[in-house]
Amino acid sequence: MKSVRTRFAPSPTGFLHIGGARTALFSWAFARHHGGDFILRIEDTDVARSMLAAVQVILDGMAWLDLAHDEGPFYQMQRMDRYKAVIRQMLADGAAYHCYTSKEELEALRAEQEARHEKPRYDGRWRPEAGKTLPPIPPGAPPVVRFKNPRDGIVAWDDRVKGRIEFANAELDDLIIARADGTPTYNFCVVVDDWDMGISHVIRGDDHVNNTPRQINILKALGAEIPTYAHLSMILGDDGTKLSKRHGAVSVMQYDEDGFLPEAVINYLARLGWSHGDDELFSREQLVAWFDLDHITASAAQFNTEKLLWLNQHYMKALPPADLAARVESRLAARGVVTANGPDLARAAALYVDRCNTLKALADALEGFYVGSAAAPELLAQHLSADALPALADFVAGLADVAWETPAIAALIKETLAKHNLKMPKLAMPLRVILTGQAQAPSVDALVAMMGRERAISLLKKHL
RNA sequence: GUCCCCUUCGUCUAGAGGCCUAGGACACCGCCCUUUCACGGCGAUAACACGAGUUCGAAUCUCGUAGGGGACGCCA
Repeated sequence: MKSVRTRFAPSPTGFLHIGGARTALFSWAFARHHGGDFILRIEDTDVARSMLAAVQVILDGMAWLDLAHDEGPFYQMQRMDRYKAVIRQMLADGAAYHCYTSKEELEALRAEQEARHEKPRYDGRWRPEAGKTLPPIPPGAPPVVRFKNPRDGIVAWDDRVKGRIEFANAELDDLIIARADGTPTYNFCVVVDDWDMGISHVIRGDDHVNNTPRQINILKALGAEIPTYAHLSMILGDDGTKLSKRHGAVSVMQYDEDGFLPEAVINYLARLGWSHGDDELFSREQLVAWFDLDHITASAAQFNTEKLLWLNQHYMKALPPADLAARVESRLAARGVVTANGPDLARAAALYVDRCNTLKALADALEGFYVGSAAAPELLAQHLSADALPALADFVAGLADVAWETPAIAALIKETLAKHNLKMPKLAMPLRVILTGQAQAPSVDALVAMMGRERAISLLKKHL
């Protein structure tokens, strides 16, 4: 059996957006599943819009998601000679021809067709045909090269996602494969590349469905093998509309910024449009083991940040404490927060991970412990009543020589409460407010334990 | 306008003629746990776009209708 070779072929005109990331993920997972190769190709033939920096951004995004390619990145601009050679050959073979129609003429043609409610397309005025007289060649105007698309019959393929798709050749016009300046165009480069690189499965966005029949026809003209196609439906924003800048996190790196774990994003993206029965949580290894093209949804999927958030917290909770701490630490460090002189970060993070669904939120929650923020006076006034003060004083005194572990501290709290005949909230709430500055916090025993003996005692003494 | 594609709970989806009085997950709601807030546990509400047809039987097959999306570039 032919080896599986997939490719991800972004154009460097911006960042790696979430849809592109999923396309890359599916291509990657499919190749890995079959022990094949995953190739990265940069489609930069549009010199005006391509940016060198964008290539790095795409590479960064893929690195963050840990989607490693086996070959490439190949740059189309560096393959010009090859494309031009193929074009020369096609011209010689009569598979392509020169067209001198100007842009203005094409525009006029389009306008006419639209007025007639027809699909705008080139009318083949320069297409050589037996017994046909071509117009006189206008002077000084370099021609474009057009592919001589078959006039009759149909082009069809069995799309692995959408099933059999057929196009009548009559619907297709003779597309330009080389611009007037001689540079080849996208649809042509793709064909030559997929052919040269031995791509077995083309997995891409379904905005390319309409390009596929054209590409197949060129492939056929070249005598190349037709790869298997799988067209992925698009991803819609949270609000059901097309993904755009106003959705905020369109770049995958924005998710990093916002405190999402790459493993959560991978899991989420994998599940968006692909399924393995009822499984919701799976590792990268399981994804590779299970991934196939038979369980990809044909319909568009709406992005759901809530579910991503849930997954993210799941993966945060699953992280070893030291690992979680390391990730939060770099985030705090970026804010200029030093954690060396505060509570043990791994312990604090473990205590707070249950109430934070992003690293960013966790950093926000923990920051106060290291910058020494004081409790709001109104919260103190609300929770620290005069009748609790003696109990608090007693508790602080007891803290001096209690065994420093959560159960012992819990016992001390109960003892103090009993001695002063108070209910838990009487003591727990002021402790929370004093130690964290907030009324909502983890269990006070764990919280006190986390703070450390000296720090806890000194903080509490300030309020006696 | 033309061509192509899509249509199961609010959202992501399971489902490939009988296993479906349609399953799971997120969200929402309720209850429990509890020392606040979370976490966790349990439970509830909630969907096959519509209409024909094929069949003993259709969410699953066919056709049509409606709605949505995509493509129609010397962009990719």
